[in-house]
Amino acid sequence: MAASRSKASAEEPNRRADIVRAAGRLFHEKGYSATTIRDIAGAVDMQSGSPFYHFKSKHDMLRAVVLEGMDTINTAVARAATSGKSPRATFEAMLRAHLDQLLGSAGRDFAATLLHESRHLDREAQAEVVALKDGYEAMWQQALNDLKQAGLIADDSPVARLFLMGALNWTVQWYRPDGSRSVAQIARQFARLLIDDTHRG
Amino acid sequence: MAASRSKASAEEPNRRADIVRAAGRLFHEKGYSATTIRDIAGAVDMQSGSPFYHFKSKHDMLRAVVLEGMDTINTAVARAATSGKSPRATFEAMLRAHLDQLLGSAGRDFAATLLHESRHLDREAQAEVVALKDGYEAMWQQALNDLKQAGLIADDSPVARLFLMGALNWTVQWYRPDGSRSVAQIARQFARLLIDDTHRG
DNA sequence: CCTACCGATCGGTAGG
DNA sequence: CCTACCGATCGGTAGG
Repeated sequence: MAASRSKASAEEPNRRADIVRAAGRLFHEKGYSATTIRDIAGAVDMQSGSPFYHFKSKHDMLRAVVLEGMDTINTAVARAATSGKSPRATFEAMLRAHLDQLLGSAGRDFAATLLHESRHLDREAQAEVVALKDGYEAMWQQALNDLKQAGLIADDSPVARLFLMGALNWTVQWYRPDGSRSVAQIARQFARLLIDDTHRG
Repeated sequence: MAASRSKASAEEPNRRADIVRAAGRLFHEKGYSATTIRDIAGAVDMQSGSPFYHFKSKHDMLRAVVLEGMDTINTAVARAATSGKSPRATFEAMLRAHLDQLLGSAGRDFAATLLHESRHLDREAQAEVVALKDGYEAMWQQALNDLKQAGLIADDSPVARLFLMGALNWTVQWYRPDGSRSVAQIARQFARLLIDDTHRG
């Protein structure tokens, strides 16, 4: 989907990807509406009209950022979900994968833009994102079902899933990379909050 | 703070309050940056320059909306927190109060703007909000401490509190007034997710 | 990808 | 609270 130009070799830099990355950072920092084309162009040393050589509109840039966020978090969590470990270990690996994408330097701008700026997408792109999100949430629903089956949680209802997604996604608001807690620690603590140890064994 | 004009009687409508309400709704729907002064003025049947008779800037309108949101949720939850019931009943009453403000028609525009648009405040107003929020979160921390003391939860750490606040605040993203679950039902289910019944008695 | 530019719209103000 | 307006800035485009 991102490859309209064939054979982009490694030595010639991919300006389109540069724009997506800069847009993601700015959309995250200032929000979509408060970010101007001139901000984005300046961040990649272009003139203000030049981004439109790569994207047909500002909305199209947002779409690229949001889909990138959806894709990377989806891939990371899907890998954790199919790692073939115990329900509890699988669950914790999924928590870690989700939080890594959300809070880590590699993906946080995309993920945060996905979470907070999707409403500015046009109707068509919004439907695209909703479809992907439904698949993503189904993975989590399955993980909760497995935990319940294993007797590790009492409630695997959709509300329980939304409860968890909220707790996870809200970390964006308070997590600080230079803080006292690592992402892995937070993932472990979140797992403990949901899985009551007295249920084990 | 909102009363610069004295003795606003009931029969003469308070246009300032009208503007705050309209601004709240629009900031919630479209976001602060995407909302124009002309949107707000039009929503209360004014000309585009007139809101500046009541507010010195658009940022000042945002400040009024956000402080209104902070104040109402703070008041509602504080009342629940001091109702003198058992830790568990108090906790559930606090959950209900928070969700009522967040999801109910009376306060949701203010609360949602507080949650999502506060970053657009100037530095000064932002500090104001942070101070109020610290006090608000302290109430929740106390509630968790009480639950732990009563043996109803295993973890009353700050991360547990943030976990809860995230789950609560994320309801804005998925709750639908015409959906199958009432706010009271969601509050009860959230309480059950955190308070393991096997701990009781 | 740059130059040069357009029409539209923005937050805000003077003067009443 | 309206009228009339300002300077700045916006997303986007034509033509190269």
